[in-house]
Amino acid sequence: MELFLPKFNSVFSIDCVIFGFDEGELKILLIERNEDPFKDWWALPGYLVGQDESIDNAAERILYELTGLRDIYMDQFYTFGDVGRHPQGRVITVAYYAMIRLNGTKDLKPVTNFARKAVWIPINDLPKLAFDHSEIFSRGFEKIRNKISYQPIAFELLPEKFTLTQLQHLYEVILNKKLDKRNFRKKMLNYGILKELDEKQKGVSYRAAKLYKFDKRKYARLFQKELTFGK
Amino acid sequence: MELFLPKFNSVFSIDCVIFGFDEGELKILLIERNEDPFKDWWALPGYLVGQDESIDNAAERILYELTGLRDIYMDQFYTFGDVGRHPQGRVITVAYYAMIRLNGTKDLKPVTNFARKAVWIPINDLPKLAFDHSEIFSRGFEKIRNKISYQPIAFELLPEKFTLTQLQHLYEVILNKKLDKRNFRKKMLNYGILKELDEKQKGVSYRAAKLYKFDKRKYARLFQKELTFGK
DNA sequence: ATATACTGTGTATTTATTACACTAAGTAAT
DNA sequence: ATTACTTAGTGTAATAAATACACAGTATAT
Repeated sequence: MELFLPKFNSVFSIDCVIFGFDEGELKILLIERNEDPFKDWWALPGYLVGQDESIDNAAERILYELTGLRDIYMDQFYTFGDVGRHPQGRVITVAYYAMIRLNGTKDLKPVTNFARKAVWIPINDLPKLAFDHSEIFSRGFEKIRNKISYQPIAFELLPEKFTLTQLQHLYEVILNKKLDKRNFRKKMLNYGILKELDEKQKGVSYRAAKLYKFDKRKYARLFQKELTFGK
Repeated sequence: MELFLPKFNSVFSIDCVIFGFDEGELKILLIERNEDPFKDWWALPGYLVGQDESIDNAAERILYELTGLRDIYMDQFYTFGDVGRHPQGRVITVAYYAMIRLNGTKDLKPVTNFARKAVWIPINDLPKLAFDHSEIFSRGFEKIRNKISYQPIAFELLPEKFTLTQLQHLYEVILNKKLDKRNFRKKMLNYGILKELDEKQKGVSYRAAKLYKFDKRKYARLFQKELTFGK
């Protein structure tokens, strides 16, 4: 019965909002486009999806090709489908986000020449972006701002070992407000998902703080049974 | 610069998971398809999006055409894009959900004949569905289950006037667990978004319960400043 | 009058949230 | 070695929210 139906073709894209935290600033990954439309513009890493790849795979591939970043787990957060969003016609885009630690990932090398380069840009200093990418970014930022309020996902942005003060600063940057030091520490330690290390911060010109690690197992256990209503 | 670029064409669809609450049961809207592929199958109300409509508008139009329901506010919740999900080729689908009260909406009349009929089916009694619609439903259900845990959205499902017991039953059905009567009432009344009416339930063979109304304004005020981390 | 079925209510306990300020420890400069 | 500087690290009291738990009251039906 399916044999006589016409085959459909689709053109749609993926765009990625990749957050990183560096030098006390929240940043996202941008590329400089090397092709029309919007040649020479800054844009989110994004491209058309192939006919034979799932959107999740496409997201991984595209991020890799445009930035050189591999094995980044991304979550879909919204699909943008306004009629006029793409100058070449009807192209909807599925937006993904990820939060990653960028210790070794400062040297970004696109592997296609569709992107001239890929760069971390502070979110408070974003240029005008191609297409509706500014709106996509805003929504993505909103997404992590909401999510961090009920799930301690901020660890993904930090180096493996971090101090509580660094963690707090990250929260403050994402939530855009000051937090109380004692209450913040109490709350975080109460989650029971931090491992205190026997190490201290190095290279600071003042008393070094203790380093902590994030305990993935306990985190997983905790946030399975989360989001409950209680009895 | 854009003049010389080829025009793209897209084929993609919208699917709607519309929740209703009736006779103590949570239900969703299904249609019986009258066209290939999956002719004669049960499916979520869904169809292809036109070239010249935004996806939000398409969602409204499609729901209307397939069920006769108008002016239903829906939210996008996920986009499904597995390669093999549509037998005619690559068709991704943007899924929307809504929670509605179905007092006057029991008589559903599709206005195209793509849908033979539209029917409310209890979610515990769903037939096999076309395409990947079972998965889409599951995700949609998960979505409202999560959402209700931090936002009292259940009112949208109830008649305008309802008793606290009815509200509690609805929560219990969505969350799939028993709640404590006194604690539930305390919590709901504490939100301050319920208006106690001077009316009582009618037609019951026992003491009638007070009726309540949902106060939209207070709700809006309350859930603007929600989702905060505190100081 | 009686049985039935659901309504409506309070309190004590535990847990989480908030507000708030000083001393201790290490580094750098002299 | 003293001093100045900068951040680390800590506790408590007050308030608010979540939980556990049981029974008398009221409308209806017979």
